[in-house]
Amino acid sequence: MATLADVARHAGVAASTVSYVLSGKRPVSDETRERVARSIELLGYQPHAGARALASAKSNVLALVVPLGRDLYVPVMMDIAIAVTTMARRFGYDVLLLTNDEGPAGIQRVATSARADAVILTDVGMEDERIAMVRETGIDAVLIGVPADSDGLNCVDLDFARAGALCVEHLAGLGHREVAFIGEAQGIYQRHIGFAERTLGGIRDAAAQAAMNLVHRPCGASYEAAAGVLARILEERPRTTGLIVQNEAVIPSLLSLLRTAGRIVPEDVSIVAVCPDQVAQQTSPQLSSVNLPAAELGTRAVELLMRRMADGADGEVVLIPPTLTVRGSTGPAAAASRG
Amino acid sequence: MATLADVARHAGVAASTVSYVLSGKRPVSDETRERVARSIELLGYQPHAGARALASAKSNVLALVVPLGRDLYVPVMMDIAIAVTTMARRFGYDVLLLTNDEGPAGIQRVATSARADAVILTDVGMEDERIAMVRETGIDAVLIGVPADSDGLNCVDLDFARAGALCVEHLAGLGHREVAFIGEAQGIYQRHIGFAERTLGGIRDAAAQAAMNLVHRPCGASYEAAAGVLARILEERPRTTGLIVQNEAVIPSLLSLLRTAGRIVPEDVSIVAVCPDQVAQQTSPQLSSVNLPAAELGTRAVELLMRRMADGADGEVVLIPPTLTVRGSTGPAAAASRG
DNA sequence: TTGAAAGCGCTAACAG
DNA sequence: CTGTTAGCGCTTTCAA
Repeated sequence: MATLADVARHAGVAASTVSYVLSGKRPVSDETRERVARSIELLGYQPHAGARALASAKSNVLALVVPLGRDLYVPVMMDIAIAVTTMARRFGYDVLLLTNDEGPAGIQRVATSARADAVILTDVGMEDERIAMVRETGIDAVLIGVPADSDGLNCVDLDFARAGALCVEHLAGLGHREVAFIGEAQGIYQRHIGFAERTLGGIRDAAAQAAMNLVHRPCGASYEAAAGVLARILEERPRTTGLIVQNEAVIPSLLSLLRTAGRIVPEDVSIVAVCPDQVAQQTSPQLSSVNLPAAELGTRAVELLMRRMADGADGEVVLIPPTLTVRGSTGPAAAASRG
Repeated sequence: MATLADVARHAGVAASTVSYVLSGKRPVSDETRERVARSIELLGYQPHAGARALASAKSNVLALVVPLGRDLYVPVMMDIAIAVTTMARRFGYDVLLLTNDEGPAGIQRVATSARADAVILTDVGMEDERIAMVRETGIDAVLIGVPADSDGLNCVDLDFARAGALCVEHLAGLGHREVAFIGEAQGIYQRHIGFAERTLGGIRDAAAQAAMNLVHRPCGASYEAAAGVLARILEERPRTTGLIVQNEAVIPSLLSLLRTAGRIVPEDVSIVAVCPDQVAQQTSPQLSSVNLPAAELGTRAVELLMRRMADGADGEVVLIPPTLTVRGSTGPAAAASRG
């Protein structure tokens, strides 16, 4: 590969001049710049990433830490990863993929080896052990999710509490008084993952406010799990007319089960989900839902990170306001009572 | 951060000695090694990745190129990414995530900037334009998928032709003579993605062999698409008793539709899928299926890559033999005919 | 078995 | 506006 020195020689200028036309960090005459540009083009020159990282003390890489398990909704993770990568490129950054089995040590490794300039954490728990490592190493970081103590941290997330409340308010407005919340798998709550706890909190508060009877049922991804949970709900609380669902994996099973049970949606039972719009639009009937804007989370995380690296300001929590779209899966509770 | 020089000073040895205890590339006395190790530990020393890359001309990074779209089954991609990352770490490599919107240019960029030592390509088409770039830059590469001309290339894939054949043979063995293949979205075939074409080929050949009547119907991911495709199959070929499905996203919809239509699985219609075991086990009834071993693909790709980087040998195509697991979704065709 | 020293390719003062 | 030069932290000859 051609080096910067090759380019300098070819263009008849000093190495620093080439460096400066590349970085724009000091003025270069149009003529010189053009000549250098031509040489770069001609020689197919690309700066050596390692050399640059060494000399500038900046790797232009950011690390994205993703969970391994399958208990988090995978397409959301993937969308976040793609969005982060795409947006990072716009700022000249590459993205290093870190799995969570390295744990906090992975963060330490990339931080102290200068492999990455910053990290983006996903799957953030209320008490997340990785945060201590972020603080210790002092590496720039953005969390997708909000821990219990977000002091001084940069966080981006959907306002899940509000999202939950929106679901409740929507159902309450339609006259539903007996509602079940089919949530994420038990493991998610046990790990105190922020979004799950916050959604639950938002739902509970809003339900209390609306004098609505609410039960929360965690639910695994399998058809059997869904069947079990639904059966139990219908048995223990036969007057249930509203379902809030936050486990995207379970949606198809749920719809199928209701159909089999002869419960028509939304005449007999209304469903409102917290999931990506794309998922809500793929079912029949399409689901009334609060959108989970996965790509936006990734995009905003990178934007926030770049802003912070530039201004070095203190932590900031960006909560994206949720929006509920009414589709075909919710209707007045009156209809159900009439039956 | 502590540098190698700091460690050397602290241990009272030359910098080179520290380097050599780290790399093991030349013998170091036990005593010296211990002393250096202690200093490393004490100072929390981590080699600077950029400096190392510069001096050694090796980045210890490999790039993973993933598609952006949602037309490929996302959980499979994610499993591959996780497996690649996990296995790469075992060899001391980090993984850079590249999205396909940079196209071949992305490969060129990481290759010529020495950001990565090798690339792993996914979503490989029969005529994949990225291959030319791999050849041009001479970067080490492994493809997950097999292009039409795999000459000199390292490829890892499930033997999809055989996988398709297995499905046909299973159904044929049960007496099914009228079978429909519900495949990937049209776009996948238009892009000539290898695995889709090979599965189709394997199915067609085996069907001809078995004197089976076969239709191929590409199918999008939405419920409506599934409904349309299924309705058309049942209308045009009412005697259809067997379904082969290769679009995992459509499976829940399909099962739901059949249930609604009063067609019992497997009494009225048998279904065999090509999908991850986990998906097949999550439905009711569980699906007879050929496993799509996503994680294994990733693992094997890294292993093959490491072997190649070590021995520099020529291209090799690793085809993983498929296995079919009989579950509850397939039964004798006789039952259907009786109806 | 170890040390000294010359780069790897680039950036960023410092000079002019 | 441009050139000179001193590193960045590591690997790897070359010497001992």
